[in-house]
Amino acid sequence: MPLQSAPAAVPADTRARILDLAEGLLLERGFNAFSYQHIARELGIKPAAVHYHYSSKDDLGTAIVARQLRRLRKWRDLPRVADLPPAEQLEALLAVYDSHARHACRVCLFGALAADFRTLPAPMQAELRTFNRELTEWLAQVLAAGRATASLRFVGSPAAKAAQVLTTLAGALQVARVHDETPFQLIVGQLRLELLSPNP
Amino acid sequence: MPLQSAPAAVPADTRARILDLAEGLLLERGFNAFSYQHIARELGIKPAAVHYHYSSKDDLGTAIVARQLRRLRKWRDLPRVADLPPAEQLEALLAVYDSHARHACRVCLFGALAADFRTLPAPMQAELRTFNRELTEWLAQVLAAGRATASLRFVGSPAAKAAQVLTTLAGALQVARVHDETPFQLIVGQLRLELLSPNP
DNA sequence: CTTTTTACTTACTAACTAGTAAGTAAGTTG
DNA sequence: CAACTTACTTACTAGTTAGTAAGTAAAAAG
Repeated sequence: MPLQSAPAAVPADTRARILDLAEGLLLERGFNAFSYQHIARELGIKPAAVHYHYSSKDDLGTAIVARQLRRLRKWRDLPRVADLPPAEQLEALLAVYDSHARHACRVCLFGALAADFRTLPAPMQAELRTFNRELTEWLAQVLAAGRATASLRFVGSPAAKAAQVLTTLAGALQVARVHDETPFQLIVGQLRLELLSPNP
Repeated sequence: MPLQSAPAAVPADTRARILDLAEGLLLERGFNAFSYQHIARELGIKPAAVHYHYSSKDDLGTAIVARQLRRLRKWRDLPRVADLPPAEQLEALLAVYDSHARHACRVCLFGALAADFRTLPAPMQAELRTFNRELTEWLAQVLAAGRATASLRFVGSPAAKAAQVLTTLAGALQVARVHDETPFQLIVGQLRLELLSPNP
């Protein structure tokens, strides 16, 4: 590191720190509301250094979504998630959204990008579609298994219910941002009431 | 109109045309993805002329939300809506969202602004909160009345169910944008199935 | 010990951003 | 007919945007 001795904190991998920071800015402010300057200033480097790691904002945005997709696949296949009974798999999913709500009222990736979707670079659009499709397919399978074992209750097809639940969760995080955390808890409470209630 | 004779089409009120166009851009691209130049170019005027009508983008944005709030109140109080039985009031609401989905996959006002919410001017934030609050209160009352007359079915409090349904509808329009109209219809179909199904 | 690679900085461009000030043509009002 | 108002245009500022090209210090590789 030129012209500067290492401070107390670890400098970490700049490339990773850029990605983390950009992801945070994306989830807290939206894709068209942050710039290379924001990232550079926060990291104490120059905007050109950000271009060195991610040559364009399109690249950076695509990297964010691609990493989230990798994380989703990893999480889904984790033994401590994959081996759970369906009702607890659903609870694990709700816990992820809950942690977003508690962490600075971050919205989910989908909710952050949907409104600006048409202004996004094509590769980013493609990754986001895959992300949403895989998550929906996973939940549909969880819901189907849960209904088969009578631990989850719903009418209609698992695919439609999965799409509905995920859409509700994405929207609930947006409501939390506009108001506060309480409507989010209200909505998630309603979802639990409907899906997890004991047999009538 | 200097230097130009009126063309075949009506020039209309420029101020209203700016508001319409800005609203369209907002719902199709997001607040941080359109500029005075976009509006000016489309209307065949100069950006400064847009500033003449709406002195700042904050003003323009606030005017869009304020108008939507006025429209909501007007729609809600319309005899052909207010005098309907609850189940048909719900259908009328669904029809509004459906028309958004069919009209260039526009998202709703809430869905367009939630992600970028923190970057919005304070008056716009306030108007959007009011908009969402009034819509939720209206739906909660519709749901309560519908359950009382056994034409709508749901568990839990009307307030929680109203928040959940509106959140789902906002999210469903976003999914329509990212994929296509079919998941929107799937989700709305699921909502109808749950709320309007005949007594078991 | 020299060469190459890594991770930047400095300095720059071209385009776009919101916003302002001054001017002007046409229509309205007294 | 004169003064004023409306609805603009032209010309501008100051700041920000993504992105590039050239240079450089330090570390790694041969």
